[in-house]
Amino acid sequence: MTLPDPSRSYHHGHLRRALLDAALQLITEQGLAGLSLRAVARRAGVSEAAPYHHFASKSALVEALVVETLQQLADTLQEAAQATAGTPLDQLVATGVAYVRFAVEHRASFQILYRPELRQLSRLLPDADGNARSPIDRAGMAAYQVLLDAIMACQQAGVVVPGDPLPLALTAWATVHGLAQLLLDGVVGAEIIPQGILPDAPHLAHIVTATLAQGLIVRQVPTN
Amino acid sequence: MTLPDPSRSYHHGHLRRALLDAALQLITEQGLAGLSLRAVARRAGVSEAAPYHHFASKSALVEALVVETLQQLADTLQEAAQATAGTPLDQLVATGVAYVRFAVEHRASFQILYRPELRQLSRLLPDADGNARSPIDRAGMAAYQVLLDAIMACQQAGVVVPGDPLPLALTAWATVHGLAQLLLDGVVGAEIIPQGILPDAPHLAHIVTATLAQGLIVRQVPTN
DNA sequence: ATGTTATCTTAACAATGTAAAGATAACAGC
DNA sequence: GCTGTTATCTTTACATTGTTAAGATAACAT
Repeated sequence: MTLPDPSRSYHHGHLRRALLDAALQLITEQGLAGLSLRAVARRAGVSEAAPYHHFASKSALVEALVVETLQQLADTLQEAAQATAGTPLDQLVATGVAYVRFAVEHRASFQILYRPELRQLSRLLPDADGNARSPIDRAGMAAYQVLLDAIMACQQAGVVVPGDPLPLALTAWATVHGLAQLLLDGVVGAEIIPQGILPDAPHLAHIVTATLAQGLIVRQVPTN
Repeated sequence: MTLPDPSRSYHHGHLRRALLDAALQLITEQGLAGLSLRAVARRAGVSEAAPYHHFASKSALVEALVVETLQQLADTLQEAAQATAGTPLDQLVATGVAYVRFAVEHRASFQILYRPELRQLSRLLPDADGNARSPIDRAGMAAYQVLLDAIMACQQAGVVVPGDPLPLALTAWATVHGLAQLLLDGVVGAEIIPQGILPDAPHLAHIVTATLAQGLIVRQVPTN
């Protein structure tokens, strides 16, 4: 956080950081389509070709933002899981709610996370057991691991069905991710939301995660 | 399907249709980022400004594609629900699986459905009870209605928990939509998928919808 | 002080979305 | 059949974009 002299000319001092920040600002203000590398440079008060000394391309800048955001997301999920006093199930729900909250509260950053057309060489080494994946993949796995851990903790506590946790984790992730996408894309309007419920993201996230936990079908009393 | 003379010059005859088709082709081949209105025009064998006599802008062309695709999606879901012999729950599952299948089989069309940055004035009349929404919203509601009907049928058959169906529908939609997005964006790689399961979309969709139906938590035998 | 390197600027290129103006065909009414 | 009107398409042009190449300026090591 120690900034080199900010009012200097020619040598900006911390241009890379400034470009990342300016890019996020622009996405926030004008949406993803309004992100132009030249505008980023202008906002940073620098020539329009200057970014190329810090990022190989516009995609590279976006990728750097994606990695940062994924780390932020993993931290947020981790905090939500740990800071919640309660049963492991409460912590699992808190993790899911935190995912949706993160999406709506960091709208701009979240929107770029899963847009493969904005990246270039993600998943370039196809892993093949010995993992040497892209930074994006690694950061994404860290966030996913938090969810997986929360589910396995529930299983060990006996409150979530036993067995392979991966189908459960995939379902849970898909659910909160889908809700986040629907909210961000403005698809979920008043018509689709339960009566009397505002399109309040955390509230909706609670409803959806609770529904997922309970399941859709009626419980059969086992005839033993 | 009666085409005007296709080899004529100057007056294309069915340029609007040809532009829509060419756009879909381009998205299929080069991804969403590779969609340029000029390339669309070139592929249709027409001058680069010709599209503007059929679409007010690039966004308008994409919006037209979105409406078409949503209608196709609604038809597909409807068919899946009706063509499935079995319990209402089977039909509900089939609807969910069909959603994911549609996404991966119509990759190009599906990808543009929920990208607000590619449209311009969706949700321009905010409904306010008397519904006068955009064509996109109307087409989207039709698809959503299929899911909602399937859930309500299950409720009437007593196999799905009673009460307001909207939370259930929202959860189900979020789940299949999230899975579809994760699959299309290439996020769901081998690591995240249950052991021994190929990233086969319908298979994954079955697993996820079954998990959603059953719920995550263990069933408590009521102590009566 | 000097050479090297990192950083930034200027200038240029091709491609894009879009608008304005003109050309050509189809088609109406006479 | 001829003529005016309209729909369709082309040509031309402009501003903006991503990106590269060449040069300018500062920082820094020796």
